[in-house]
Amino acid sequence: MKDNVIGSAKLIEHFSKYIKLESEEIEIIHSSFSQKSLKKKEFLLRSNQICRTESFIISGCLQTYSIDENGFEHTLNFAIEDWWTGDLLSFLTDAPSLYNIIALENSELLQITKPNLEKLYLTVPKIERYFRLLIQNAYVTQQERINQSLSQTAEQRYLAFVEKYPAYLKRISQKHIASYLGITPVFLSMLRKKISRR
Amino acid sequence: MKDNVIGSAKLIEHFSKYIKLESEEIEIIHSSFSQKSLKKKEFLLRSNQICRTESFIISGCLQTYSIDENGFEHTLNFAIEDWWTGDLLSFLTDAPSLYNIIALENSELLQITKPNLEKLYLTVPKIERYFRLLIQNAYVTQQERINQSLSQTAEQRYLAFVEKYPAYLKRISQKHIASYLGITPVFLSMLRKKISRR
DNA sequence: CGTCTATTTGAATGTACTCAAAAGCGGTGG
DNA sequence: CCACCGCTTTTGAGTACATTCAAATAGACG
Repeated sequence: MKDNVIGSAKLIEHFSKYIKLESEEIEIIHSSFSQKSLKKKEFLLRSNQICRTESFIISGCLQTYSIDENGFEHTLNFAIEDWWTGDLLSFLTDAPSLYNIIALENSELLQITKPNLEKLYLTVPKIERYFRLLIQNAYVTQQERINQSLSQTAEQRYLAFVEKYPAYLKRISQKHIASYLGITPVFLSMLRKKISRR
Repeated sequence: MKDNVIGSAKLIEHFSKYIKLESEEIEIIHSSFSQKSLKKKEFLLRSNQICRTESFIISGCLQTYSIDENGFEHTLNFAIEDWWTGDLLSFLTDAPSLYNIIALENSELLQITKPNLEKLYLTVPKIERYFRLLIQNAYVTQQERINQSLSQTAEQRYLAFVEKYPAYLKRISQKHIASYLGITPVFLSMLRKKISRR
């Protein structure tokens, strides 16, 4: 299908930013993934389910969040096109997930199961390098976020978010951004008012 | 030297938890690292320096922390024997580090430079897998921490810390633990009092 | 349009912080 | 080995940042 071809192209393009692939390898990769569509508000994963796939996002936007004992939502991350989503812990250990993953927009994904990924590591060992580099970057980004949550006020964190993810501002509601920053939507609204008065 | 042999053995043992190594490969790994000793309160890295090595800890305990604009310290992580330390972002990009790494105890390290690590990826490709698995675990741990900082109170986070890292409690001062949890030492003291009254 | 959800605004509240001082503990030198 | 000094921890009182609750307004979607 047209979408599939386009989608796979994006995926291969992404791999190619990190490693050089032969056309044979591209074929193998191609055949390791399957495509999935999600409409806005559909769930990719619900808590207590086991995350059976990692998903590359061709288009759309997804949110990973947890729900605390009082029923409040907390956003672990947003993911948009050319990035990955999934619960890595659950995926790796087959443990029930603590998280929900929901589509904030209609989304197109390319998914790979653990057996297929393990096969892929064996048949195309370069993939090992791709994922190492990918997760290194993700690790560094997370560390930066931890540092900010330890050392900055809510206002500074919001301004840093605006700076770092201007694209998200247009696509994601304040309520969700607040839950990413670790504050209430009410308080974010107050901060924005305060900031705009300057 | 005796220490070097013992230390290398620990390192190889650690690799072997993730990958199978031939004696030839062990030799190559061995020759890629150099040993370093730090006395308590010595710095492995200071902010604005470039982190030139990643360090495997044979013995001891180190703390990675940042200093905010008001001069307060914030702990990104503690690292003890059989784990790694270093500033990955600075190491990968040659950017000046935002962080300080200090020995909280006398420590013995095995260090590898970026050129040596890159050589090692080529000569012993399995190492790629080792570091992928290692950083996957680190990523998952960090994600858990982010989730806790978003969804739990300081008291819950402290109790979770006690639960998860009982060994650290005996080795690390409350002041440092507070800076890891994102609270002041004064407030941690109050929490402990409150908890002990139950 | 009408309904539902998100955002804004205001007032009261609580969690965690600051400042200050005392008590405890650990390392060092005489 | 003890005494002292400096740093950590405790305790208390006042404060500030962020929350909760409530209600009004704005915006999105069928």
